Amino acid sequence: MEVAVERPAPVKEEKRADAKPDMAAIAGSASALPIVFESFTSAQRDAGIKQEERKLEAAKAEMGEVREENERLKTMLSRIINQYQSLHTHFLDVVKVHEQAANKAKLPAAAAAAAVAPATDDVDDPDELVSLSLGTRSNGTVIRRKGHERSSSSSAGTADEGNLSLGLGITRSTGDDDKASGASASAAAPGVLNLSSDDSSSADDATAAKPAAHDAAAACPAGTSRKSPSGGSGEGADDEVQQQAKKARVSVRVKCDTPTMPDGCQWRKYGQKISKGNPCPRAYYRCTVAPHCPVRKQVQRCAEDTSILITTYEGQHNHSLPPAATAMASTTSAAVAMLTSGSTTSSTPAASLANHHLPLVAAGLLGPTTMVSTATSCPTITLDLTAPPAPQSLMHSASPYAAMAAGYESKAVPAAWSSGYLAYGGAHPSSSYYGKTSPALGHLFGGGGAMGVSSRSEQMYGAAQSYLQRTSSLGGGGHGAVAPAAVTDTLAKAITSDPSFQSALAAAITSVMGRGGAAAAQK
DNA sequence: CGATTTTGACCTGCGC
DNA sequence: GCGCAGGTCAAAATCG
Repeated sequence: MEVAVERPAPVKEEKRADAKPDMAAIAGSASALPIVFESFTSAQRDAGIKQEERKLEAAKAEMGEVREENERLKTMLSRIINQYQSLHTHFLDVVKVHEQAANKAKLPAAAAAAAVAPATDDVDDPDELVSLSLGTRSNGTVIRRKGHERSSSSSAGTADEGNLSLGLGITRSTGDDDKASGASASAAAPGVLNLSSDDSSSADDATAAKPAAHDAAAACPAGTSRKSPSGGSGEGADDEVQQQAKKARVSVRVKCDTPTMPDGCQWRKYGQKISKGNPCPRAYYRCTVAPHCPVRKQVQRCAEDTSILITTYEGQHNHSLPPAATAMASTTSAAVAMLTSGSTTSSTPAASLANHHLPLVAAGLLGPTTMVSTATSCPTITLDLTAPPAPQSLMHSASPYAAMAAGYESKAVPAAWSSGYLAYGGAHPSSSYYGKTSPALGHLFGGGGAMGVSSRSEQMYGAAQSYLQRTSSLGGGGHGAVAPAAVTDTLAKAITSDPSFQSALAAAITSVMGRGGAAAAQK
């Protein structure tokens, strides 16, 4: 806009400046030259002034637009803050109710646990909660057993709080809440959408834990577990934790033309394989941000639609992530939080279904194709970001999704976009355990619990900001993806001007809180 | 020259 | 026990 106004001016001036000698020659007289020249410069000055005035007007108009935009954003922010405050109040009420319910249930449960305690013969407490935390490596989103701190866990004891970590961290811990709620049926990460996928969900904790550990050791031969096949239980829980950390996966389906989805991390390809049933080879990548980072990802194009890229993340980063990577971390974190919360609190697949998806789908935060599958031994959540969610969703014609469809879909915008919403949407009602806030909820309500649920509402708005940050950072980022600043601007406007952003956010929060309250009341 | 990718070989788990 | 499939290793090739 400015360029269009500004550029013609110097060109004109140059032409006139070039014309000066010719005019002087035509004048023929040395005495006439100053007069002609003077009159010409006067005209030139007038033209210059006009140009300046035009520029000034344009600048003013632009400033006005920016000011309007700013006001709109301010208004929106204040509205969001207001809504957040009211919802936060509601949340605290729900938490109180839940605490009361939990306290009531804790007394008999604790007594029962004390009676059973001597029978716990495994390395790990069979009553331990297997909790997945992706993206929140060090912020303590999982309750740890009192007096049984597993400090050597890679996810524990690190100082860089608040760092988002792309990876799946499985931390085993014992939660009284789970005992109280009968965690038996929940340990096996029951299938959710595909209800028939899980036959083992009915297994109790003690029986489910051991096969899970076995699978973890079996299915993750790479890295340390492979090179140090001590086999014995010397390393004990830590190895188990590491191995199980690799079990849970997050699969992201994105329309993407680039070979890999630019997610902000640095990856090194270490293998490629043709898998059965898909002519497209599957590529294996390893995180190279840190020397010994265990995080891996698999990238494969969809057999049905080669424009769809399926990226599966596995493992837990042992380092802090660049800002550009945190969005994906949030996405996967939220997804795993959904998986996690379902595995720890839902007693039936139906309950899982309801708990997991209804709030999200109702809010339009998740498309109908987002699903959790434990058909294999690895609990995997698939985020299908290739199709717009429900009609009542956030993705309206002016939404970033539309922008993606308009040609920027290959810039990994879907994942980034989802990071904001899913980071919220992944907040599971059942994770309303006070102090065991789900990582996803934590991202919005206080960075995974490190800041507590009383954190500021900016983080809610930060969901959108992280998205923007993501898109902008991608612009200059690796993988050769270039996201023009105009895209960021467009998307920013689309987000901030989209009234459904607020409504969906509010609806989701209300839904999540409401369900959390209901769940608490049931207990 | 170091980092990254390619690619065939190898390892492991699982089903039969 | 055997074969298959998925996953990883590591040497060679390629790239910047």
